[in-house]
Amino acid sequence: MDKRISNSQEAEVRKGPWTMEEDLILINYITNHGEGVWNNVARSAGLNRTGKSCRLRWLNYLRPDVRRGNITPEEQHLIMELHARWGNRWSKIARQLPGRTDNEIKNFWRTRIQKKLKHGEPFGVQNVMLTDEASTSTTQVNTTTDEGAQPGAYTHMHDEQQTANPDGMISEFSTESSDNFWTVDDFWSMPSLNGD
DNA sequence: AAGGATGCCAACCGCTGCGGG
DNA sequence: GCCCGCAGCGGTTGGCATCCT
Repeated sequence: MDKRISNSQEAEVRKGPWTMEEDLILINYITNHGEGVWNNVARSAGLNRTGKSCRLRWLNYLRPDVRRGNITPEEQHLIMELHARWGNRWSKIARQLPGRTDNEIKNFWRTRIQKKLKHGEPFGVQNVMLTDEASTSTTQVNTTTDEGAQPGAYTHMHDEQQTANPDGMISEFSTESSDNFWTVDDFWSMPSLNGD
C-alpha cells in the first residue's frame, strides 16, 4: 500500500499501516490533550499523518472503548434490522452498537451478509443469522476460533485481544504480551499514558 | 508441499455538509 | 453570498492469513 511512496513524500505525509510508535504517540497525545482538531492533533503530536488518517485510526482501532472481534448474534440481528431501516448508513447503525465502528459493521455486512444475499439465500434475519453462525463457527474452529485470522495493524502484532466467548462476546484481552505479541490493550495499561 | 483461491479487515480516497471568516 | 478548511461518511482497495486443491 505504501510501497510506492517515495522517501520525499514519506517525509511529508506517511500512508499505509500504522506502526506501534505512531499508535503510542497518538494515544499519548489524545490522552493528554483530547481529540480537538485532527489536523492539529497530527501536527502537534509530531505525526507525519493527515488528520483524517489520525481520526480514522483513533476511531476504528485505538479508542479504549472500541470492541473488536466477533459480532454477536444479537448484534447481527440489530445490524440487519437497522440496515433494513436505514440502508448503508453505517455510522448511524454503528451508533446503536456501542463499541462498534462503522468500518467494522460495513466490513461485516460486505463480507458476511452481502455474500449470502449474492448467493441467493433468502433475506431474513433468522436465516442469515443461523446460517452465518454455522458457517463462521466451522471456519473459526479451523482457525483456532478467531485469533490469528488477521494481523491487526502491524506485521509483528497479534490480535490476541480478540478472545471470544462461545456466545461471541469479547471476554477478556489476552495478557500475553511478549516482545512480538502485544496488543492495543497493552497501550492502555501503560503508566505513561496516564500522565505526561 | 506448493500454489491458487478466498475471506477478512485496515486504511485510503473522494464526496458532502457545516461552520467560520 | 462566497470561499475555505474541517469533520464525517460511504465506497473501494491492498495485503495478509487461511483454506482448498
